Amino acid sequence: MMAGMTDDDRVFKALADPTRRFLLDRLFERDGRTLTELEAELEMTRFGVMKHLRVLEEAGLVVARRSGRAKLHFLNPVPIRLIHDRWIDKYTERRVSALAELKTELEEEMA
Amino acid sequence: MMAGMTDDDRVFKALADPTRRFLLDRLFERDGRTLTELEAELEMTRFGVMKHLRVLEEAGLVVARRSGRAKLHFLNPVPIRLIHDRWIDKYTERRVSALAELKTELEEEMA
DNA sequence: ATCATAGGTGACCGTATGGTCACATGTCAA
DNA sequence: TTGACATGTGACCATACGGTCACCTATGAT
Repeated sequence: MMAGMTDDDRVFKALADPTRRFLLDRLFERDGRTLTELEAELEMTRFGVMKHLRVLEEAGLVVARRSGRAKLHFLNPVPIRLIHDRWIDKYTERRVSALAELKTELEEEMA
Repeated sequence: MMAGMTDDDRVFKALADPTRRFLLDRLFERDGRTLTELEAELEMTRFGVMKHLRVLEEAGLVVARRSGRAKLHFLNPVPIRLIHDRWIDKYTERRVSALAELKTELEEEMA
């Protein structure tokens, strides 16, 4: 556990690394994966992946549960929503989400 | 401009620093501030603040416009919404946002 | 023109961060 | 109980990042 770090500090630092975002993507696709399962999808040693999962857990973005010798990992989206609510108020939410969807659609048309 | 960095890389890295989040908070409160104005609220030299604003700009979280010798800074919330949409789908959005609001309310009661 | 104001650049330094490895613990199956 | 499997710890190294400074450019007021 790191000292002098607030909750949101941990969340944003956790999201700052592309490997950790990739892990969240995999768990968003399907929950309950083990370390070894996740490791198989990355060009990295088990130790690197383990460190990343720990950071995600300490940020509350991932919750884990043991099952025998395996450890199952689940995505917790609440901290993500809190980021949203920090800089997007109820009044602008509709307009901004429409813009975001438009951007996504345009990029899909390009590809 | 940093090499080998994707758009979302820039956004998440930009959000990873507490000073930069503080700057976004100030701009969320009131748009169109200048560098010197923002510097006055921070215990840091102008150069540090300038670097941070540059990172936010390159991430698209802040857009700036010149006005005479001043440079006005504005918050752009679209990248924030895109983060939200990446890990929270339409079906779970209602439930998650309710949980997030509950958490905020509970913390406000504590204080 | 002069001077103060507002913003900008490049180099520099200490520390935090990502990644690996040697080694260790706990669990299931035969 | 032997061995293979799944996860865990601490030390270590290279690099990225936050912050400062000496120096520079441009705009506005008098």
